[in-house]
Amino acid sequence: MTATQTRRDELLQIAAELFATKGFKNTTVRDIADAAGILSGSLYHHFDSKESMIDEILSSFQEELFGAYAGILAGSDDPRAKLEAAVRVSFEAIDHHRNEVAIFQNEADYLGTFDRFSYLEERNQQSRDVWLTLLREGVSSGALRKDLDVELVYRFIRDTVWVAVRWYRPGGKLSHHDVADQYLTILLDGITA
Amino acid sequence: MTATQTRRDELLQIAAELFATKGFKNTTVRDIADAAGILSGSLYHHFDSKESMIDEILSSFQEELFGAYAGILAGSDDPRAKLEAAVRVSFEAIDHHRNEVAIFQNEADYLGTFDRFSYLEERNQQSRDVWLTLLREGVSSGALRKDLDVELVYRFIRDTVWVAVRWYRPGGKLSHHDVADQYLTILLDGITA
DNA sequence: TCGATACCCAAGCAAGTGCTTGGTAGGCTA
DNA sequence: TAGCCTACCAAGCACTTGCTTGGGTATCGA
Repeated sequence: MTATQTRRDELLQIAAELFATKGFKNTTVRDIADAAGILSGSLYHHFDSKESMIDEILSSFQEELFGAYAGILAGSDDPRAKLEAAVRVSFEAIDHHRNEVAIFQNEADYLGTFDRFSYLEERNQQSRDVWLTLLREGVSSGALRKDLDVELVYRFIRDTVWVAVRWYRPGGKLSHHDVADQYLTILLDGITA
Repeated sequence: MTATQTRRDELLQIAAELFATKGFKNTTVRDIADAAGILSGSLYHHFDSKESMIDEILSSFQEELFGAYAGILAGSDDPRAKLEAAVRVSFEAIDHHRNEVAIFQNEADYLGTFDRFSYLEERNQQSRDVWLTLLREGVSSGALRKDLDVELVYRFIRDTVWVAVRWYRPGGKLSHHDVADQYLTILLDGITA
């Protein structure tokens, strides 16, 4: 039982690595099987389809991430601290779940066109709600400038944070804490002297 | 002759639209031919291969873009104005060449692994040089904060600017001038009150 | 009028795609 | 020890992929 779970998870990790690096469509079931040291047909003992693999990878990651966001929103921090916390949680996700973040960034648009992955679009809306709430609270509390186009700032933050998955590498000279610090400095105070 | 060029360009535009939307690997030559109203085999009257199509799309775009960067670097504006100009030129490229920018963003990593597309990596280095030069000039002139990690700021700017191609739509309520203005405000002065 | 050229179709090939089938080997449990 | 479980293999099927081959037709300058 535990062995089953272990092997499944192992295969999912291998698949996630390949999906993140080469893209979903560009990764064949033979690629995954080769990396796992088995034949392609054997994958179908564990999974229904290649689609169900990426489904499982994405949905379980999303669940964890949005749990973290919900915790921040429900907390009692002041608006600015909440915004900072949301940014830090996101960079932490990039650190802990590189492949999952990369897959979501690269494939969400394409996968979203299928019924099976309609939850991706829902999650997108949910994420938008989280950030807009944080930003509006920030503005109305006086922590953020009144003249902000919160919709635009939301997109700015969302894209800037998640796109870091393209270059951030765990174990590099900058930890995800460092990156979050630097990012928040730029976002909150700008780069001018 | 002009007719040849026209038809070729037409087909390249159609291909670029599909590559940008569905991805290179995920777009078949039959997709392209269908969208053009011809059969897939007929494409090979105009092009050697599917690869050569994306090659032509990317290389001609890059040439134009880096010409613009070179002009800014060679100009006599002060450092801050140069930085702003580079940002504006980039958003203009997103407006004028949506598909090309999207393709480069999505496929550069994958394509870069092939010899034929090694120029993509060179362009990446070239772009890095441009932005780092602008940022260092900004710091040493006193326009930008001395404590900036210019390498990190470079990545932030690069990603922030180009990732806008994911949501920006020409003809929307915000022009590319508007978006550039807003981005520069955030980048230079931050979002705090 | 005639050839050159641009443009396209119909048919199909070789390689690769996701997935299925029938089977084996070893371990756990009643 | 019978019955069932997990985990895998070997072979192959139906289909899609990029690309090729051998034509055809419309246009236009000489």
